[in-house]
Amino acid sequence: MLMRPTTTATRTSRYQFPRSGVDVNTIAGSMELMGIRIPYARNVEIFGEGEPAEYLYKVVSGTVRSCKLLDDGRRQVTGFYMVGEAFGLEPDEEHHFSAEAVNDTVILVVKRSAIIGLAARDADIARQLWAMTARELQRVQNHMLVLGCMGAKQRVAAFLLQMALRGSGGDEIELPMSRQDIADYLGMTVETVSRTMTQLENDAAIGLASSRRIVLRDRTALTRLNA
Amino acid sequence: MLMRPTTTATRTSRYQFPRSGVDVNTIAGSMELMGIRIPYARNVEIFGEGEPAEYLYKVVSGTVRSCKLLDDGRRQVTGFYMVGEAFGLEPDEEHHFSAEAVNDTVILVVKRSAIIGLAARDADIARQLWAMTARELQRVQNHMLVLGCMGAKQRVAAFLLQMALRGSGGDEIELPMSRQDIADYLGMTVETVSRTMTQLENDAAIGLASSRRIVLRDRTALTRLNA
DNA sequence: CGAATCATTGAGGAATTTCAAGTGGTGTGG
DNA sequence: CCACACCACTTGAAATTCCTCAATGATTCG
Repeated sequence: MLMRPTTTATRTSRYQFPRSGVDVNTIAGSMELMGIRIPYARNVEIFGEGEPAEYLYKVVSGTVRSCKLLDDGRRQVTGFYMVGEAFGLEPDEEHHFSAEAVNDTVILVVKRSAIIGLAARDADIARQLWAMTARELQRVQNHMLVLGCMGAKQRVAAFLLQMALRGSGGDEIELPMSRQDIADYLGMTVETVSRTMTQLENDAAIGLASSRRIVLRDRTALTRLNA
Repeated sequence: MLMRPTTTATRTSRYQFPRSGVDVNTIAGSMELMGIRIPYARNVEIFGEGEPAEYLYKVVSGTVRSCKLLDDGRRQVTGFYMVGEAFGLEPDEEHHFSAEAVNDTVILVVKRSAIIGLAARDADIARQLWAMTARELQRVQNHMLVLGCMGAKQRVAAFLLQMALRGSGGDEIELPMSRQDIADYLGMTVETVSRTMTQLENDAAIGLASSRRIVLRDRTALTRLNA
C-alpha cells in the first residue's frame, strides 16, 4: 500500500467574527460563550503539526481534515471533522497533527487556557476533556482496523457507511472531500478509490448521482463486506 | 494488504499476589499503593473487548498486546505495552479493545473507581489521566502513518527502531513477540515480515542473531527508509 | 527424542499501484 | 454566452508489491 505524494495546503491569516452564545452545561456549550468564529477558505491550514496548541476548535460549518505528513510528501489523513465536532484539543502545548479546511468553513475557536482553567476548578469539565480525547482515541483505533486488515472494497464501504451515519443518516450522502482526501484517509490511491466506487456501483451496492453525491442502494451488501 | 485470520487467545482465572508500595506523587506512583500484582501466562487474555472496564493496568514484567478482532478472525494488534507502561484506562465503563499477555507477565492492577475518585478531588490527577489517554492517541496516530503510507520494508524498519527506543536504547533488541504478532501489528502477513527481515539483513541494515534477537547495524539506512 | 509451534523460503497469483491518457465539470475572461 | 484553462475524476494497461499456498527448517517443551 504505497502511493504518490499529495500536494499540501495553503496558509493564510485569520479573520475575526462576532459571536453568538448558547448553553453552558457542557464544554461544547460553554465554548459558544468564550469563542470567536473564524472563516477558513478551502484548503487553508488551520494549524500545523508542531505549532503551539493555543486553541480548541469546533466546526460551525464546512468540513475539516487532520493530517500527518511524511517527509517525502506522502500524507495520511487521520480524520475528518464535520459540523458540531471539536478538534485540536491537546493536553500538552503542541499540536501533533495539522488541520486544514476541506472546503470553505467556519470554525469556532476557544482559548485553550480558558478551558484548562475551567477544568482545574471543575472536575466534571476535566472529565469531559478526557472523554473527548478518549472518544477520539476510539475512533482512531477503529480506523487502524480498516488500515491494517481491510481490502479496497471494504475500506470504501466502511467509509461510506461511516459518512452516511455522520450525515443526515439517510441513504443519500454528500461528500465534502475530494477523492484524494478519501484516498489519503483510507491509505490507497485516488485511482483505486475511483475504481472501487464504480465497482460498487456495478455491484448495485451504491449509486453515483455525481462524484460527490452517493446513494446507498444496498446497505446490507456494504455492511457484509466488513464482516 | 489483506491477510489470513489469526487464532485467538486463551482465557483463564486470576491470581492474587502481595503488593509492594512506592512513590505517591504521580498516578503511576500511587498505583503501587492501591494495586495488586497479578501474573498472566503467555497468550492469556487480560480483558476482552466489550467487557466492563473496572481496572487500570500497568506492566510489571513481560509484555502485553492490545487487539481488535474482525468477525472473520482477522486481527489488528493496536499496540504493545512493555515494562512500566500502563494500559486499559477508559473514561467510560467499557473496554474498546482486548488485551493479552504476549509472554508470561506480571501486571499491576488498580481499581478504576479508586483512580476516578482521586481525579474528582485532585485536578492534577485528572490531568494526568487525560495526558495518559492523549499520549496513547498520539502513539496510535503515528501508527496510522505506518499503516496508511508505508511499504513493507519501511514498516518493519519503523517497528525495529521503535522497539530499540523502548528497550535498552542500544542497538541490540530482544523481541518478546512472535512474527505473527508483529505482522498483525504492521498490517501484513508473517511471511512478508519474515522475508523483509532477511532482506534487511542482506542489506546489512540489521543482524539476526536469532529470530528474536536483532541487532541494528545501520540505523541510518533504517531511518532513511522512513524519510 | 518426538510433537508442536514458530520461522523461513519458494513459486504462483491476486490486488493495488504506477504511468498515461481521456472525460467532465466549473469558473473566468473575452 | 462562449471558449478556454484548470482541476477533479475516471479508465486502461503494465508493473510491482504483497499475499496465498505449500514445503522445509529451527526451536521449544513435554
